[in-house]
Amino acid sequence: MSRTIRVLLAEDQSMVREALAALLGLEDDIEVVAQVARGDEVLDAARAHAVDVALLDIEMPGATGIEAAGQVHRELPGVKLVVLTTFGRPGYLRSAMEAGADAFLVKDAPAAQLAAAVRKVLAGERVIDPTLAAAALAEGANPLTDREREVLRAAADGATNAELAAALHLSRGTVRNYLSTAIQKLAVRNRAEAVSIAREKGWL
Amino acid sequence: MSRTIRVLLAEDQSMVREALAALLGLEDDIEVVAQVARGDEVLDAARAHAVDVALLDIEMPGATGIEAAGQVHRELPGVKLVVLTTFGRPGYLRSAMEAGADAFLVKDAPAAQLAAAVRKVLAGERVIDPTLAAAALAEGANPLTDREREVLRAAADGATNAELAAALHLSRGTVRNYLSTAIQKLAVRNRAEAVSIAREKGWL
DNA sequence: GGCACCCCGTGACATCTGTCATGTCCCACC
DNA sequence: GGTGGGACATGACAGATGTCACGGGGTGCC
Repeated sequence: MSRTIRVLLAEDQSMVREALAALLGLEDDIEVVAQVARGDEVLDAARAHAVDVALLDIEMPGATGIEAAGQVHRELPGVKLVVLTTFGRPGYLRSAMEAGADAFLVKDAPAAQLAAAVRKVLAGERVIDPTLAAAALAEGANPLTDREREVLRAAADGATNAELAAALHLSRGTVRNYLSTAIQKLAVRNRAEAVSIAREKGWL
Repeated sequence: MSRTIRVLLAEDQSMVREALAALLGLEDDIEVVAQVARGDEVLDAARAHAVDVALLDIEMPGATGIEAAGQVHRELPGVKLVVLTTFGRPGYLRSAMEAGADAFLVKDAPAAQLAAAVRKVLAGERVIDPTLAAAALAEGANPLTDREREVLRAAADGATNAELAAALHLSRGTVRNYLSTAIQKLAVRNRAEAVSIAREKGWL
């Protein structure tokens, strides 16, 4: 019998984080040795506590779980990465895997899968919801360029073209062109719909 | 010493729900006797399991936790109601209290407050985050009329005026007028911003 | 070197949005 | 019975938005 698995838990909502810790605490072979509430605290904590597995929520202040996964993957390649998220957005899955994640779980899944995933990634397996994987493959990659994404993201809360132009140091016309191409690529009819679709797919 | 407190847990994300159950299971005087994932299953489950306290998430399929709270409050007035939510939107707090909730907790709060709130509501106390209560009082009630809210909600994912008119059986002009008044009431400059603000305040 | 693709810009044009004035109908309240 | 307010509508108008055609510059690939 080997020693217990040392887990880091990163999730911004205290109640959920501590509840997940309680859940994992019921397992004999798993120990939650560190908890953080921000994406930009993950790397330091992972190093300081010599963790085996990092469990990362995507939606966090400071840095997203995906960004944090990338950092840990580069700096501490021995640490296994489990990305946990509310939304099963195919785009999220894709970027999580590109960032070096070993497992991708949605919070909709039964709780038992959490401990199971921790054990599996440590055994070298990859854990991905098959339905989600199929969806990610079916819809292909994010068609938007960096700039288009940036403009769309900035437009998400209702800024006008002039405000966008000022904020991004572009001309009004360029902003309109980016939004126009984004609208065409997403096959919708206006920026609001484009934001809505991009968000849903995890492309934003 | 009295018998254990019988709790119903309503939350759509299995992993979070089971984790919260694990957390409450650590308390000697609390027993989670029922779990549901949909708002429209709350009332039946509360009746069937003779629960003392119902713990309700707001964002759920079928019916929101607030709607479910209203049903339980009317049908089973003896059941105490704790509303639990991701977003500390003042508008949510207001409508939860109007629906008869005894406690309002945000998932950002420390996990210990959950069990504490369950015990307090059973003792007849009301539990509300003071900061949130102040915010709710400071910003006043939802200024939008039913129709304005309806139109704004329908416009949220980027539908055009013509589509809104068709969907809501109104004329294009009327839709524009509703959106226009909503925009003025929220003191913003376009519909997208209005959606963004209304959502943030829990008015949508 | 040619080619594709992204970045950034302009100007013209049609359409969509948001505002305003104005009106009717119905309901609630005093 | 008057007054207010919400629901619904129209028409006119300015300004914002989306499309299109057209440029230039840069990078990377064959």
